[in-house]
Amino acid sequence: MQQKIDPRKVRTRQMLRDALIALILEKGYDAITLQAITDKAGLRRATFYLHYKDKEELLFTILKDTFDELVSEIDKLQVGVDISAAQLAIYQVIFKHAQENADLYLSILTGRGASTITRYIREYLSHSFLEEMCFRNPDLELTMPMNVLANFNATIELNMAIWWLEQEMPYSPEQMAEMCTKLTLNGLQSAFKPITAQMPT
Amino acid sequence: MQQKIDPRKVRTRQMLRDALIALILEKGYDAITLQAITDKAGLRRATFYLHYKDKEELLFTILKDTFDELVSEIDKLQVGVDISAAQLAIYQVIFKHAQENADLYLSILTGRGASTITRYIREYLSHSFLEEMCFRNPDLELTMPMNVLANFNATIELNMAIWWLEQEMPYSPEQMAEMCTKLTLNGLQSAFKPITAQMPT
DNA sequence: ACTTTTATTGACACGATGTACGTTAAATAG
DNA sequence: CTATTTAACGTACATCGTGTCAATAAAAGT
Repeated sequence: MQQKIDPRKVRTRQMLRDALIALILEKGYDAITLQAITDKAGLRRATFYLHYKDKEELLFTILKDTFDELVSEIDKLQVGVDISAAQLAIYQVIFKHAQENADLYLSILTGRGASTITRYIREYLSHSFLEEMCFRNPDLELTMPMNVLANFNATIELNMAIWWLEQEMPYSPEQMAEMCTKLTLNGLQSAFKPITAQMPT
Repeated sequence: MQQKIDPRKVRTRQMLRDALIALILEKGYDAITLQAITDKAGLRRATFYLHYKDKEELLFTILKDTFDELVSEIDKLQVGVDISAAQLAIYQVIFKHAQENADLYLSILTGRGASTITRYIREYLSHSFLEEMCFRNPDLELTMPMNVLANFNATIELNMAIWWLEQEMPYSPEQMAEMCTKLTLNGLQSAFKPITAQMPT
């Protein structure tokens, strides 16, 4: 006997998936209860536990499949060795996909829970950056919006720090500061106008 | 009459703050209930609601004060106009502070809730990057660990997208892809060894 | 038709939330 | 010192979501 999966299992899981997606669009991820999911799917709440631990585990199976599909799409693009062109293609796939599923991702990526905390901190860092920028370099010319730069800067500061902590701090604060400075500054400089001859009065 | 605050109010709030911090270190942010906080503080649960809406609001007041202090520390450093030196100083303050409060930030930044979702996605993107990197450029020389680069790339991809969605997509996917490519690539290239003459066999 | 797997049903105990209200204690004004 | 205001206490109540269980029913595979 080959490991043929019971079609009822597949059907039930698909119903749970559909129910979760529908509810996310209806009322937002955080507000969803298991009761609501199983009601929507026309199943009992106890049934849910036969397949998933909680609504998060259900969501992860959906995300994994979605991302696997996106990756294979990107692989099919078969850009050459041009890194810049490849990166551009990847971003285009990412942002187009995000736009197409905007409601869904808004709900699961920006809801309550701990992400509210990370968002709060990121906005704080971004605001700090803007203030500092407007204070020190009020008439600097840029090739892209300053709020993009502020968020770019805040995102790296916050998330590199989170990652570093998760890895149990394998590098010293100095090493991290150096690496992040290099990575961040070479990126940020691309936002300044090439070179302007600076003349004092 | 000046707006003097009742000392009991100040004392109660301080007790709640201390209790929350202590509990975060003890059992992790997500596992904390209001009952646990007020028990620790030696107060009634109903009292909590006289001051804060929920434990998140309480945490935010603590974070705001902490960050305000950090910012004023950074302001006091008073580095010159050298952007690179200033950025280095800021990162040093950030990572040192994160290290000193590692337990606390690990708890509030990496717990369950929606942040589990963002972490999952970030790890997915990071893993994808590593696979792609090891597959296409197996013998590339780097000036810093590849996992740092992978996380840097994943962080920007994910968080720029989240921010973009939060702002109600003020730019097209193409614009975002362009800006992110510029910002990301100029940063990533700083991790490669200057220039190596490439000779085909 | 028979067997095995899976879903259904209803119920239960548990824990956390938010609120309400009368009482007690503490701080401040006069 | 006394009166008044304000905070915190003590307790209770209704609500909701969770996780689990055991007995029953249904449906697919052979």
